[in-house]
Amino acid sequence: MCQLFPYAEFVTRWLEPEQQRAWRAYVRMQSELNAHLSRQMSAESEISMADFAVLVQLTDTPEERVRVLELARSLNWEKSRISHHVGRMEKRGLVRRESCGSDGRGSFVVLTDRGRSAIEAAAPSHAETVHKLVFDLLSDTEVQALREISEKIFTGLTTGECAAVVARRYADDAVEVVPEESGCPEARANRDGVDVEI
Amino acid sequence: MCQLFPYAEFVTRWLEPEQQRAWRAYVRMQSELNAHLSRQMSAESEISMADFAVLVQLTDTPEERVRVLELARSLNWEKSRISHHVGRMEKRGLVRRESCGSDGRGSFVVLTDRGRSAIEAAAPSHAETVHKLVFDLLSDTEVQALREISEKIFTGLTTGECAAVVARRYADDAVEVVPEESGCPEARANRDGVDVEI
DNA sequence: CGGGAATAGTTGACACATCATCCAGGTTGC
DNA sequence: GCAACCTGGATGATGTGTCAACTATTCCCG
Repeated sequence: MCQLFPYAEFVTRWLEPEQQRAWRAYVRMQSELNAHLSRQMSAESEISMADFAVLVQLTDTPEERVRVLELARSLNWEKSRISHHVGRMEKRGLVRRESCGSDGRGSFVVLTDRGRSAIEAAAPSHAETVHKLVFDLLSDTEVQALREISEKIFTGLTTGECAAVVARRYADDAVEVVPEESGCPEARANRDGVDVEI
Repeated sequence: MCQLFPYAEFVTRWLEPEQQRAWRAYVRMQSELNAHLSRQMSAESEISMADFAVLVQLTDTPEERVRVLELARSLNWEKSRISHHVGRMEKRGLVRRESCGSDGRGSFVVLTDRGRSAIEAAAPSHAETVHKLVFDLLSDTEVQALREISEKIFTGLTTGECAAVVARRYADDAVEVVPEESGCPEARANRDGVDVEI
């Protein structure tokens, strides 16, 4: 928005050749890597990547129980996605819901024994796969570069005008989020893995 | 496989702290970036990222028609995914199927006028978004690093034992793919964009 | 206290991806 | 020339993600 040069909105900025090569390489890599990780996870365990992500959040917590909205926020999923997914996981016995005493609306998602053994079974080979597909191929410098690039892009996504779009995902209806510059990135608690080191 | 030290398969290689930070940053960035790009595409045009990918392949071709399996290969999609997706796109008038004279089994996917105008309408703002979310934030060095890292990982995915898993996706049933070292990465034709520069 | 607004979560409809299966049209070998 | 096989593609069932309502509770403010 707020363009100094009004035509700027109408002149298309195509990608430079070097950018285009980088972009195509990234897009392709990322889609294949995702596919591979999902496939490996499904093949070598009874859970999917999505299940894994949920279970990691649960094992990250001492009490092994997390509020639904807390899950949604830390995974950056829509709350309805969580709800559906937890429903399916519950059917398979990986988690269980418990009502929240202090807040009648809320509910907890609780790790079951089956859930714990499922993630403990899945995590090692997943970690090994990440090593084989990523870190075995990259130098320390490249690992650092990957992190810096990822952080820059991610920060851009959660700042300024982009943040408004992200915020929509947790609201029930389109709350007019004023793009206030004083975004609060510190709200993202940095939780460290306890049991499962991924 | 072929481990020098037999225990290596059973000792879990967890991620080093530095690797873990990089990995979490990457995973998060990539998922948010995908979400953002899809969201922007749906919001500012009548097509999705998947539609866009298909249409790009069609506009990349002089005759604006591509065989279904060719589409599947260049997008790295399953053939049934293409089939379903083309069916939906056909319903919306973005593409049309045509039978292939030379091979009675085959069929072409053909770009319609509606499809062409849809992608022409979507591409500029998509390119602008990619600029804003990615390239405006990265230095030339970082862009180059992103490409090199992506290429390394992607190459790893299409080589050796991983290639077998990929190959499965195009076969009707699990053809026993011998992990021959003489993989043929040159089979991936490098098609350049003509009309749509993404 | 009472009523509107915000919050936590669920639900249903739909779009999409995957898998297994099927089928029609080619290809090969004899 | 025909039987076995292979290939290109379609189809249906199922699991998953998104969006738009909807319900139930809590918060806030008079």
